[in-house]
Amino acid sequence: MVEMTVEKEDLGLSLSLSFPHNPPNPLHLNPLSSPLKPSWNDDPFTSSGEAGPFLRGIDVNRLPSVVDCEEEAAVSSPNSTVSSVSGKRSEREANGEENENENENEHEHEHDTNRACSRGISDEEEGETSRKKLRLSKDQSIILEESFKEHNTLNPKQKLALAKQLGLRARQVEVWFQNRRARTKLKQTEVDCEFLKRCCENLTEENRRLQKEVQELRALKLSPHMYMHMTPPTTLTMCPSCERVAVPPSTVDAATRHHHTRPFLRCPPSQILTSPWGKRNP
DNA sequence: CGGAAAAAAACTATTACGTCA
DNA sequence: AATGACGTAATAGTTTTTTTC
Repeated sequence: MVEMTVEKEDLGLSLSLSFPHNPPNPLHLNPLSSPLKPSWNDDPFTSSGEAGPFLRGIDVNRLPSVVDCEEEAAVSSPNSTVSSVSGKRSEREANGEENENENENEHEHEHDTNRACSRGISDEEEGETSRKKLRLSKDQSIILEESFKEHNTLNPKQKLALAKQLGLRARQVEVWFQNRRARTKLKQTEVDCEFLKRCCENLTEENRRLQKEVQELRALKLSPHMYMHMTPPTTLTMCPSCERVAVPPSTVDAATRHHHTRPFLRCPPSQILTSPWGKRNP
């Protein structure tokens, strides 16, 4: 049995701060977290016919007979023995979209047999409560990735179409998309953390620099003789009322000015420009 | 319409399997 | 051959969104 795995990079999991494809959303760090659902009116799976350009020799883990029965029992819990007994999901999947489960019991034995065969295990060894994991083939992963790139969620129709195309159960496609969204979100969180860390470091450094500058200015203030003969700092001046360092008005946006001239110093502009959040609502 | 309840969908945490070094 | 790390399919429970009345 040939097992193929896809490298992480191939799965498009590399994220960046610049978000070239996703303009910053004021409310959501991650486009995936948007409550707005994608509109999938055009169905790439149903319209493009049975087998897409990638579909060839799809599932190395399954026997062809499984694919046939998928068309009838397209959707079900992979482990119906367990999930049909407990769990809200099973309850809701017993109705509506995935009500093909009526056929599940008829095919369950076949599924288990095929899964077991794929691992070289007999039916006797296949415990009732054990869950046997299917490794998706490279082609399946590629097609799923392509689909995910287009839309990171699937409506039931598309789910079924994709499942049929891949020779998988709709539930498996659904799970794959769920896990894929989770991976993307995790990756994005890591990127966000890295950004915040860098921002914090920059602020710390700037704070240290400014503290030092304040000390120097105070020292100058204490020696008026020196002070009188010094040219003022080229970029910074001390506010006489609050004794804070101020920036000349010409370099500061009016909205961000202190009550005199000093801006509220935050991350350097370069950092702000590369922020994954862009402008955020209060 | 507006709101409550139910259903559906999506998310999260966790487990367990397969693979590889 | 045994084992631990890692990636990920799968499960269960929770939260959010949509639909229905």
